[in-house]
Amino acid sequence: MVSARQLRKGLPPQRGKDGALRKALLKWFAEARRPLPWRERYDPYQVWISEIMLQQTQVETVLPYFARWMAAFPDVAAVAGAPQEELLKAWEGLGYYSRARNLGRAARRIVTDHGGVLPASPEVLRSLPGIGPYTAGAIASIGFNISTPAVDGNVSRVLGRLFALPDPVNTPRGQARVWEIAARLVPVRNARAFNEGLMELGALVCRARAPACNACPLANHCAAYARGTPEAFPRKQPRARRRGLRGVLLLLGRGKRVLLRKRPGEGLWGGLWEIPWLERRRGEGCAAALARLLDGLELPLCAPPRKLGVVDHGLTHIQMHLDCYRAEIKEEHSSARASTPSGQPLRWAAPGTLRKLPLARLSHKAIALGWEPAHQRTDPGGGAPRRTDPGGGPAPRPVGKRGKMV
DNA sequence: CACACGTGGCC
DNA sequence: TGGCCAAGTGT
Repeated sequence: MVSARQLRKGLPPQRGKDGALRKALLKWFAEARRPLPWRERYDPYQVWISEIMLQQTQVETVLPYFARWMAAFPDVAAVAGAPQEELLKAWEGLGYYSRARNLGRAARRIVTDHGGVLPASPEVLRSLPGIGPYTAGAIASIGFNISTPAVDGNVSRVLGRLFALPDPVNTPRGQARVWEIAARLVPVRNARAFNEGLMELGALVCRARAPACNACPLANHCAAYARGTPEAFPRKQPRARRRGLRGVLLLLGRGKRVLLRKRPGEGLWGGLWEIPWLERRRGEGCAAALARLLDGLELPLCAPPRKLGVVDHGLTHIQMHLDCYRAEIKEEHSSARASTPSGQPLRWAAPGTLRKLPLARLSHKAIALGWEPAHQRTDPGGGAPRRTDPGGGPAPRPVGKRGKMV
């Protein structure tokens, strides 16, 4: 983390054009500022949680999660004392679950190393898990009004346009340019309003698509606008195409319960529970993959699995396509086995339990496809799949709204 | 440094 | 409708 002062060293003093730009932005923000919950008191703890939730996530999505989080974990100590599974449950559906795991780790470090109080220094903040250059700058400036830059996607876009930056902003070189400018611009006394204003402008006016240049307080400062091609900026390098993944998923029922498998603590959906699934190997058919999946679970079936349908699930880097099956095992075969041979915990979850455990969206989609016991299904032959998800519990959004269910 | 890491909305 | 976007971090 480089301080604003260090970045500013050797650069011209802040006045002239930069001063006019600052003034125009602050004036606009004072009027256009949305009344968001974490802006009511600028409590550093609330700012921290909001900033983590807002990483790669839009404000509208965050709002309900933020409210529930504050009700469940009102302060740092509450986060530090909560089991990881509770943190993940509160995070369920937000994605990028390492954020929730890191919140727990960081909270415990704040308690042990910082007396339970969030540090104000960007450098110290930066050393906490889950807090990178942006979030450190954001908490220091928004939470404590310390004069330090905070460059997120909005700021990159706004500054990329204002200065018609030639380097792609999603490259290290382009990012360095944006940080330099942000450090030069951030005012000594109004860092909070300035940084928030830059982001607010990016969110409301200087949008990625269809920027509202006619309503922009900085239009007469904007190089991209002057060129008449605001949407040509910021320059960006195309991102890698995501790979496809084909696999099979098995809803294994035993009476009213369904089999869940716990994911490893790191990586994709780390620490969450899921309906067991498997990526197919090259040339491997669904039946063979299913057999391999069952092999790993070591459970005897009553009857061969029935096809339920298909779940498509897109991630940033993977497009998943899973053929979903359902099978039952004998009620008396309680199978005390608590983990797969590879060591992943297993459990038979009744609907009430399912509601309390953190599950990835993918598993909720699969459950929606065929949770009910076969004899209760209206069309066992395979008509329109059911979309009910009795185990979904307080999942904030209904599952499968847009997902292809068949 | 390039890539892993979720999810929902938009056209 | 596939691709892109949204208040990034860790490795």
